Amino acid sequence: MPGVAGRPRSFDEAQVLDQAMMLFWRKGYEATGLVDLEQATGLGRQSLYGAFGDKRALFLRVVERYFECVLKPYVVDVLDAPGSGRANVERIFQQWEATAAAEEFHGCLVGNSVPEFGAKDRELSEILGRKLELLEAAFTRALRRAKHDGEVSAELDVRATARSFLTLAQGLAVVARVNREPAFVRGVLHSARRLLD
Amino acid sequence: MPGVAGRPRSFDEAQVLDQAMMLFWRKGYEATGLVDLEQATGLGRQSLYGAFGDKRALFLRVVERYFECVLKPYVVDVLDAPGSGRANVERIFQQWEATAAAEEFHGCLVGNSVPEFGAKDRELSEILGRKLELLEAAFTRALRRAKHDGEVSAELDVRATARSFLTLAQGLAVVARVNREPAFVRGVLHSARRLLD
DNA sequence: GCAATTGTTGACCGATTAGTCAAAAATAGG
DNA sequence: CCTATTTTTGACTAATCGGTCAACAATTGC
Repeated sequence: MPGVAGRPRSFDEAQVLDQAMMLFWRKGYEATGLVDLEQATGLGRQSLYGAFGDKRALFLRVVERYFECVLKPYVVDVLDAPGSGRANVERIFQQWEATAAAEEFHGCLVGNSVPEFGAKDRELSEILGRKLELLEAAFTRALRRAKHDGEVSAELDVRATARSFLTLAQGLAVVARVNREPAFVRGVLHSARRLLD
Repeated sequence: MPGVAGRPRSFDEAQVLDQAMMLFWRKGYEATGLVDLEQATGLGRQSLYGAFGDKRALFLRVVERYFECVLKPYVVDVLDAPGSGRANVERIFQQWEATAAAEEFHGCLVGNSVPEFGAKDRELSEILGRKLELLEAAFTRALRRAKHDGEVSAELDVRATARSFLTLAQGLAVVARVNREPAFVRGVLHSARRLLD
């Protein structure tokens, strides 16, 4: 008994979430209207509301999907990959350099949303904060492993360094959008690597 | 001949800009409505439009004032103060710690605005970028002086470090809004100081 | 084929948006 | 006092906002 009855959905929920995600990512929450979402997804309004609830609830789903489809595979999983913790961090750095250099660079959906919700939606702010904590924790694990394996200085403050890397990431997500010079990101990464020795 | 004729202004332009600045800073550009601005400033709509132009033009004035009244005195002038360049940088760090710990911390108006305008207003994005460049340049001057005076490592990459400090500042403006732990900022600053030795 | 159930469609809602218009008020110069 | 000039006031606009309603379409279980 897959569905009890009723007309079947004419769309793929994950695909619709991806299209909504790109909109929110590029334009932000406030600037993304229901008409934008309808056009981008091809769905009617009632379908959107029926499947996801109101705009805020849709955004919550998008944030979750952003973490699962972007932050987890491209950050957390890379840092947690077996082998050298330091090499994993280095892979992240190189990825940042490539991502920030891309023609269309929209920063981080989570970081972009913090200023928009910070003053008016505590619950959403806490959710965003929890995503950032998961990133910090992944950096912490990779650095702890690197320290244990002697790949970084034995005096390294793992927690402080993880926090710095998270902060640099969110800073680059802002600054590298308006300073398009590739050397900017390289300079920042040069300093970040210095922290490890 | 102060004014040729006409009814005199009933408000102080700078004061109105300050009130508008606090609104845009806290809520962002899109979320701040004309009614919000009317209530906060006590002005009627036509007075706002007559004095500053439309909403975007008002925001431009606010960004300029934010730089003159916040970033310049509290960052640029501190870094350019006579005496030890390194001590000036240290003053900035301590100020960040205090600011981020404040009950109401709204990050940086410039950084907050980057996600909002980055996708739809190139001219404004460039203006925001130029403000960040002025901050980077101030860090560069202070670090160059510190290096010249032997207050920091002789091998310090001044430009890369200045860029890292700017990036950390913008990162903290995002991350420290959702992670309210004071130890977070302290950890990041601990790493930042390590870059100088 | 007939309910029951669910999804889609498109019109519709009140509220709010940025921006404007016109008349009244307040000044300076003559 | 009178005119020219500018600001203020408050009503007003067209467009858009997020959200809803009701009719219609498509499926499952019987």
